[in-house]
Amino acid sequence: MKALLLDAQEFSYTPVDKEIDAADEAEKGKSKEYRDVLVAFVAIEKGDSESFFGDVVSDIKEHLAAIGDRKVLLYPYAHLSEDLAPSGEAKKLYGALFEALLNAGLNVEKAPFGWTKSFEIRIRGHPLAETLKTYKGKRRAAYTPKEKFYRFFVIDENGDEHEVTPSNINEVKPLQENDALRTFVINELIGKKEHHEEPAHIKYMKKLELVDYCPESDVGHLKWYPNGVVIRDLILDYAESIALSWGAIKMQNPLIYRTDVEAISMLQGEFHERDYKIEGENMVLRFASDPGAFPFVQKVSLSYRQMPFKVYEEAQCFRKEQSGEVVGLMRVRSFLMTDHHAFCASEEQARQEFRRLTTLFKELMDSIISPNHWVLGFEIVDEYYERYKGMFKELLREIKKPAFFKLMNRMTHYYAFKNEFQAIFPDGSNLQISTVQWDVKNGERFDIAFTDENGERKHVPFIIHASSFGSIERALASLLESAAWDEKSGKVPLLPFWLSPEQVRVIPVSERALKYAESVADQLESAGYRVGIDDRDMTLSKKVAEAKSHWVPVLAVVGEKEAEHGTANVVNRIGAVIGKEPSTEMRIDELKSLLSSLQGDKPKRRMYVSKYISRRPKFY
RNA sequence: GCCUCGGUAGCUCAGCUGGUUAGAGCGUCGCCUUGGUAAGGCGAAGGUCGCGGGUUCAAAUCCCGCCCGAGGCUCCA
Repeated sequence: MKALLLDAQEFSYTPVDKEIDAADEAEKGKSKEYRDVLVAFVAIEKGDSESFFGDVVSDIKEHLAAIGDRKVLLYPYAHLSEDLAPSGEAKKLYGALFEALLNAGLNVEKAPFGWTKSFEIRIRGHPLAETLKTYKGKRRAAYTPKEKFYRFFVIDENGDEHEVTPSNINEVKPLQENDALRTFVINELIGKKEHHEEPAHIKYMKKLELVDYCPESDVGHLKWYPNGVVIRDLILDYAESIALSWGAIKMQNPLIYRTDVEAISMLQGEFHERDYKIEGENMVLRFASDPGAFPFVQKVSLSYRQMPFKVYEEAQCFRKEQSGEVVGLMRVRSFLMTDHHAFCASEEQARQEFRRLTTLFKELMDSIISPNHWVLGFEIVDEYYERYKGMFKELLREIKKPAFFKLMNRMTHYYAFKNEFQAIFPDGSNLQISTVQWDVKNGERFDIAFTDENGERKHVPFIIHASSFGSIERALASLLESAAWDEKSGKVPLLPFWLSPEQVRVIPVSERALKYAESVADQLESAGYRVGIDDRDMTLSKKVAEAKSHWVPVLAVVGEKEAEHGTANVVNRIGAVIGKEPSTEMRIDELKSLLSSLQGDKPKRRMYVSKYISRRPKFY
């Protein structure tokens, strides 16, 4: 919204003609005259809402305090903006703004909306006499957890509830026993403790040549080096196999959406400020997976036999976060989500999918994303807590973990409840990764329906939304922070073996051993592993040092001895204490079976850079 | 978006109370070294000191604006 505030000695206007059918009441040709009035010319713009009316009221009050008390005349003036709201919406907000000023005790009148009017004005000549104010749609009113949520408790793995308040955190037993959970609860209820260093993953993402900032793009858009891309692709391979085994179809929807489509503007809700708009078009970049998924499924002919209907998508999302919020891989403006939806025909189906996804994601956190350093939190509308607490307790018994619950008394979003798997970082911060959400609204809102046993068309009563790896960016942040945890406890920091951009580095003792090194590398490479050969003219210890500093998990040193015996001197660094990384002489087939046991059933991909270290450029 | 701190070679940083030709380590390139598990030796190249403006005889250094980053705040459907 734009507001041009003019301190007028004299002002008069005359309604000439109605411009729109829904115009305000006014008498054609009847002039109104004012003396000593603050005329507020306002233009309601696209995306405006009542959210900032409080600011408008206080600004006008402040202004009146500065220039002297006056009557205020609200005057609709579309010419202040090139990005106007539709007239219906604008008229509604114009009226609401008038009410807001009236309720604030101001002496205010309004000129009719929707009329062509002539006016005359004589403005005072002081510095404050002419002021232009711009207001942008704020996000949701700021809730602190205390306002949005009114009750907090932990449910332990036995199903017992423990009430938590900001003052009793240290006395709650499950919180005494679980550092990660206590950290999370403190962050939620009291606020994050100050840390002055940058998160470990920012240092690592550059050092390992995975990802970096890209000053040529907008803030929060990252460039990915080959080593980062291979990790991303491997995570996506694995996320896809999880989703397909779960029973989803895989789909792909566009990145750009029309805001004049009702379904899209409904999903945009109050969050216009975080949208990436396309200049001059009624278009936004995709801000979540739903704008693609809901219209997609809405048009699918579904029978009860196909329910629950599950979809999976790698959804690139764009959110224009405040510039000061963007940090490392934790908060970015463009990210790739691994997004699941289950459209359920019955409550029973929804319960089953909620449980299944939650246990699945628990395994993911435990085995890959953040082993030993994660917690589970729930946000619930209270009526749903009463109804589903049995399910929650059973679930916690099953995964053998306590969880932190926050209760609210009204539904602020589309979900009745959701859980979130939060990784805890060594610096004491937490980051949401996986989530499962229970949506009771959108089946009806978006007319997503199936045909039941009786041939009747029914809205999908429950939609389960879920994301396995959250965003790839956050998953990578968590993987790197997991390594930081290991490093902190004196262990070698590494990525999981299957995600290491280079899984094995073959290091010839001297150039004479290069031929043999190549044959070893070939054997491992043909078994599907990512293998590097350090063919550079450097001392052995320097080559070893460099491989270690680049987090290569397995080193195979070969010289004349090994060539003779058909072996390699293997350093398996996984789980080793820093400085004590034992080496073992083994045959190549033994090495292969070691690698196979480390790899497990995880996806394989070839290396995205040359296997010869001498052929690889430094990326910076 | 706000507050604080920062931006100097490809990278990490020193220099910054204005004053010769802007330094170091790493990396790169060349030469020597042909080595047995965390960094062998010598040499060379490499810089619009983030960008723009201002003050001054003189600006990496002081002032203003902007851009980028970090921490904090606000925020995080």
